[in-house]
Amino acid sequence: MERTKATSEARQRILETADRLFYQDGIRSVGIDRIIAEAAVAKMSLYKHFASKDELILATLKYREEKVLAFFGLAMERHGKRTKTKLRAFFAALKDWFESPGFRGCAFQNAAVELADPQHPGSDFVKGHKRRFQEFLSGLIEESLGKGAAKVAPAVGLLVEGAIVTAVIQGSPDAVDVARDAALKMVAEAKGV
Amino acid sequence: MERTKATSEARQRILETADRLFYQDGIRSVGIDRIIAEAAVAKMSLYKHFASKDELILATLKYREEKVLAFFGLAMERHGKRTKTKLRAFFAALKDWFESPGFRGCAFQNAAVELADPQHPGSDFVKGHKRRFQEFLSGLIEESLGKGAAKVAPAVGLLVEGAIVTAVIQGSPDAVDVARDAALKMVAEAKGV
DNA sequence: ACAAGAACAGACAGGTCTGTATACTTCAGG
DNA sequence: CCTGAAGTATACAGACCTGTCTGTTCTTGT
Repeated sequence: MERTKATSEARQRILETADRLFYQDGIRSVGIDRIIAEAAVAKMSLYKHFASKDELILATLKYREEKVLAFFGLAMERHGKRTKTKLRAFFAALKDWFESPGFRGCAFQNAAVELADPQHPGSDFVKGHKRRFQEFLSGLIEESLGKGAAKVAPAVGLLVEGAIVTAVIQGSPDAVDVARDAALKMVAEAKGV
Repeated sequence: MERTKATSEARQRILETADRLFYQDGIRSVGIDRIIAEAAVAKMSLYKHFASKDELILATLKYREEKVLAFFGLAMERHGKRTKTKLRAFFAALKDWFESPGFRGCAFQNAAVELADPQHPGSDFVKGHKRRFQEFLSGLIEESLGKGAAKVAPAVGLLVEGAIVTAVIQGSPDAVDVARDAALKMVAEAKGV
């Protein structure tokens, strides 16, 4: 089997370890040495696959976007069987996430804060991710409102972002219920008109 | 003139400089050496007033809470003359903040992310600040809804928190308009019933 | 069997970080 | 005038950081 750069086992181990540690303890407080130790990989292997820590950070963000999409796809399918709308399934999935062990908020929000510099490639990717996430959310609302979703989707997005940071700070998932109730009310309201 | 620890000029200079640098570039990426250089203070003076960097972080958070309160007090008074409600004045003040040069989101949200550890005294203070801020917000809504404010205030809080992180990530203050319109609608809705 | 690529192992350079130690200056009150 | 407090200046310890370098071992295709 040919081991190309993109499918190398060592590379994958580095990526998964970095993603986990960055999320747990923060990008800046996790050093290269710790990543290679926990990934059981030589330092030179890491720098063969990723030119610098900044590049590794960017790679983990891309990796995590896939994971996030997969998580919501799976969790929403699971909840979709007993919820009336996709939006309800989404909030149920969101609650699952908030309640999952080690929950520490949105990795993309956190990266934006930690990187601080808007010029950093990571900050740019975060911006793109949030745009894609918002479009995903709009798609769910279109199930109920069609093109009228554009009127409420941005506000629902803010509720979701706000619920994430609030849940982290409060150390409790309760904010998701507030966000869900408000979002569903807004959608119902828009439908009624 | 007796120079007590709490009013020392050097201490104040350290506090203001640390607050500015921490907000600009992030708590973890700003070192003690840079703070003392820009504050024009000796290192020993800093450690006389603050036992450790962690303690300095906590002190800057407390200092900033006062500044935030003062800012909103002033800005809302300014806008209050031509807005119908205190809540509208609040969102006008929020927009001023988003548009101010060097805006980089909520220092307390950012601190919570950067500190990562929920056990850190700073994380605890952030939690308290957000509770106080939420009560302040509830108070504004009570002007329109009385005790009924409790029904919508938490959701308005999420809209505000979401608008802050979104504005930072997008690099644009537009989110505040979305949050304001949604919040006013929710309040009007609750009043109508 | 052997060459080549991939990963491992570990030392090292050069810088930064927090916090401490030591010695000097400035200045106000009794 | 002198004592004590506050601040200054600077060197240093010890840890940690990213990234580089050298050399070895393992695996795989030919």
